[in-house]
Amino acid sequence: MPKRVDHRERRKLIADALMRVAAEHGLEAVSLRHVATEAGVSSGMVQHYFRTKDEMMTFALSVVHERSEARVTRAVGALGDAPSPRTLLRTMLVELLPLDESRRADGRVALAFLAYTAVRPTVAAALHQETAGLVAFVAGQIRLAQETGTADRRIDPERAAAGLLAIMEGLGVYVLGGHYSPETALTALDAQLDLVFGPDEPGE
Amino acid sequence: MPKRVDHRERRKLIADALMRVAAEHGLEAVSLRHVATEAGVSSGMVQHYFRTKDEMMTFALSVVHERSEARVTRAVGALGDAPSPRTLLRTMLVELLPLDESRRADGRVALAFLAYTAVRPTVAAALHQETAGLVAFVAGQIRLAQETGTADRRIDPERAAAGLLAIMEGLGVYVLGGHYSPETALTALDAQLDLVFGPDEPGE
DNA sequence: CCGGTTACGTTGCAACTGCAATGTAAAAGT
DNA sequence: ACTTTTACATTGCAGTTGCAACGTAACCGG
Repeated sequence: MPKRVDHRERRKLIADALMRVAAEHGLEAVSLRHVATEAGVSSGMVQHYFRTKDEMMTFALSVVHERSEARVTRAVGALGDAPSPRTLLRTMLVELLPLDESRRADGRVALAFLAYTAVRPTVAAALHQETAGLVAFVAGQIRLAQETGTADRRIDPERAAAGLLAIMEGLGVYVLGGHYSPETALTALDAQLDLVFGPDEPGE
Repeated sequence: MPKRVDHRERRKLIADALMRVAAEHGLEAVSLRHVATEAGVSSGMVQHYFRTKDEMMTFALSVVHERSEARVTRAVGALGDAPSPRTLLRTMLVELLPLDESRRADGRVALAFLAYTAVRPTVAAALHQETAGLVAFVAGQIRLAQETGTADRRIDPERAAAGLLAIMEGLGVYVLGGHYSPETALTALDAQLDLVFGPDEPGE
């Protein structure tokens, strides 16, 4: 075994550069050479770690999701032991909104990939499970809140969960596009939580 | 004045071709030549009607919006004289959802443009007004429903409107990505309308 | 010390890109 | 009839693209 290098680390280095390029100029500006120079390496090296551009894109897409997942688990973990379902969901959804510059950058990349995968159905397949898992989790939290009497029992948890995630996504898109201000998005999100859980409970 | 041609018509012809290309292969596949062959014309003609690619893109973007606007006004117009705010809003939002193939194609293009404009803030400026107008309209309908007692008065119309539009956008994105089925999106939308207007009233 | 494997860097190429330039045909004004 | 303006089509060009090919240097088991 000659010249041992951490393969995953290099790939992440390159993927990070890709995301920087994509966040600033859009996915269509992502080329092997452009990413390479942004990463400060030769384009040959990029080719060494990704045999094709599509392989690189797919990997970068997975990194985007790992990142936001890590963000969410960290924020939720900081909540303490047994947060209320509403607090937990709010924390989670807020963390997925592009409210500061770092999350805006990630969001731009995610949005670009969204459009990208919409045309390449094979790449999108992996995401379906993820979304389905998210919906199930949110629905579970809503159901939990219903059982403990902190949410309206007439609401169907699955539909409310699908709606909550959709509203988060839509708010994110509008914030990225500059149509909504971060404040508008936050109040809209809280209004939605009010609708599901009833008003009153402290937000954060 | 020699050889009179309907300028706008030609431009729309080209823009239609652009949208077909974008819907099938994504915006990054849109090039002068590609659009030209799709439209069945020479690339020189495309250049004649759009001096720059960006001009072509901007025009296509405006066509996308005109199209969906026309779709909405047609559907709403078919409702008859004085539809209830809920029926009106539902009709409008449903029309903006990518539920059939033709709307899916439009939606893919719109999504691509969303990512496109997120990196080119100058192009997005025009859209802000449009969204703001939409929010105001929806809020007005909600307020109207509140006054006639067909909607919960404790709800803030502006926030509910922002939420309603965001959920529509999010549902659209998820349906396009294949994460939600059209049925899921529809029931989620109706659930949301239930939350705002209260249950019971006939859906359509 | 040596063959082999890995990790790159460099070069090259065919295809494509946006766009400018040039050419041509036709219709309208004079 | 002649000029001008419009409506295209063709060609060309410099730059960029993804990718293959080749070269080389380092490292390691033998």
